[in-house]
Amino acid sequence: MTTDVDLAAAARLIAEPARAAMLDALLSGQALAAGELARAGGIRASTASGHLSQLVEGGLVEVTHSGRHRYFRLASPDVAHALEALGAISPPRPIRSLRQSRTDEAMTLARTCYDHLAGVVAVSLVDAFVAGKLLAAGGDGFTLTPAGAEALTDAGVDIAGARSSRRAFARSCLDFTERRPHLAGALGAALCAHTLAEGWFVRRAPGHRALRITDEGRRQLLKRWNIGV
Amino acid sequence: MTTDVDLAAAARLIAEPARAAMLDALLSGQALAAGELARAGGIRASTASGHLSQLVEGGLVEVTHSGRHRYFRLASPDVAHALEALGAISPPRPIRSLRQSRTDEAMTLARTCYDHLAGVVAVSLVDAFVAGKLLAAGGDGFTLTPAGAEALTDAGVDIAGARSSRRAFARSCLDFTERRPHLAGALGAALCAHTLAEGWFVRRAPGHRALRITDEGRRQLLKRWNIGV
DNA sequence: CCAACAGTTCGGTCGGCGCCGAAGCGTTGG
DNA sequence: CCAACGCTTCGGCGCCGACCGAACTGTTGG
Repeated sequence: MTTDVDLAAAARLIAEPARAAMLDALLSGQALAAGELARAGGIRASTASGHLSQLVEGGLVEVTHSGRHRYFRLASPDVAHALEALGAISPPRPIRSLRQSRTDEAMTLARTCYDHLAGVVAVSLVDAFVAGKLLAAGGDGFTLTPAGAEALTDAGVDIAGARSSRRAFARSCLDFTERRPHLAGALGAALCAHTLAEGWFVRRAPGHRALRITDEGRRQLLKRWNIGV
Repeated sequence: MTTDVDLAAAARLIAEPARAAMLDALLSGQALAAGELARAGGIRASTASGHLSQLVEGGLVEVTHSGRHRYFRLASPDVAHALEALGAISPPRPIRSLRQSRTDEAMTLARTCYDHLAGVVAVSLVDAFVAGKLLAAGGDGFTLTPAGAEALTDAGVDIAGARSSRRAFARSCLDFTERRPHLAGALGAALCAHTLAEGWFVRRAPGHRALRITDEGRRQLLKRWNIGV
C-alpha cells in the first residue's frame, strides 16, 4: 500500500461472517449493545464478546459503557466508507425469501449510511438542493450556499453545530444502490439527525439501516423541495 | 448491507496476507504474471496458483493468458477503490528497515494508484489544473474545460481516446497520503499513461507502485505547470 | 440484600484453509 | 524434438481461530 500498511489485518476482521454481520448492523449509525450485536451475528454472547474485543483492538469499533451495558459503534466515518467500498465489490447473497426481497426494496428507497441518509430519497435531496442552489457541487464535495444555509436553518437543521464540528462539512458519498452521490459529512449527519428527530423517517427495525418514510415526511419533502416518493 | 451482499466473502479474499500482498502489487495497475505475484506474496508457485484462482473466482482479479504465461490484473477500478479505502483503516505495519522507510518516503512523492497518478505530485497537478482553469471542480469529480482539453492535447495526452472510453471521465479520488483529491477516471489514466510513456516518471521496481521522477519529468512539470518537486 | 441480567473469561473441540513438494500438462526455443 | 519453463493439480500436514457451555464479575431493581 501507500505507506506500508497491513491491509490483511483490517480485512481479516471483516472476513468473519459473524463480525461482518455485526459491522453491518453498526452501519446503521446507531450504537448497539453487545447482546444486540450477538443477535445480529447469530452467535452466543460469549462468542460475540470475543469478536467485539477484536474489533475494538483493531480500531474498527469504539465502545462506551453505561451501567451493565456496553455500547459499540463504528470508530470513524472512514470505517463506514471502507465497508461501503467493500460492499461494492462483494458478491450478492442469494435472496432467501420474499420477505428478504421486500426489505431490499425498502432499503433502496431510504436508509442510513452510517450517520447520514442514503437511497433514492437522499440522492433526490441532493439533486433538489443543487438545482435550487442551496448546495454547490464543488471539488471533493459540496459547498453550502448562503441561501442554502438559510433554507436549512429555517427547516430546523443545526447548521451552526455542524460547522463547528471538526469533520469535513459537506462531503459527497457514492450511493451504493443509485450509483450517484449523496450528502455526507457533518452537514449530512445534521440533516439525517434532524429528519429522524422530526419523524420524517422511522427505522424499520432497531439496529437496521432501512428507513420508512412517514406521511409527515412525504408531506415535508413534497412541500419544501418538491420531492415526491 | 444495502441490498444484501456478502461482505465477508470479499473481505475473506483480502484477509490472507499472501493474497493481500498480491493485490497490493496489482494496485500498481500493471498486469503481472503468476510467478511475479508468487514472489510478491512470498509463497511458492503452487500456493499462489490456488490463491489466484480464488481471486478470479471472487471477481477481484481478471486473467488473460499469453503463451505459457498468465497475466493477472484487478478486475475493475471499484476493486482498487475498495483496497484503498481498506488501506485507510488498516494499522500501519512496523517499519522493518531503513530501506523500507526510504521507499515509503518515495511513495508519498509519486506513485500509481491503480491506473492513475497519486502522491504529492498528483495532488499538485490537480491544484495547478484547477488554478489554471484547465479543470473545474464539479459535483462528484471534475470537468475538463475547453482550455484544459486544448492544453492537455497539446501536451500529448490522448483526450479523445479517454472521452470515448465508457469509464467515468474525470473522477476525483482521495489521495491516501495527502488526504486531498487527485485525478482518477479515464482522464487520470490517460494522463498517467502519457507521462509514463514520455518518461517523466519511471517505476522504481516492476510490479511496485512507487515512481521516480526523472529529470525530464521535473523539467516538464516546472515548465508546463510551474510545479517544483 | 438478593435475584435477575449483561457481559467476560476459560477450556475443550473441531473444521477450514494455507503451506509445500511432487507430478503432470501445455508452450517455447534451441 | 527435447529440454527448460510457467503454471496447475493433488495429497498430506499442521495451525489458527470460531464455537459453545459453564463459571465468574459487576450492575440494577425490587
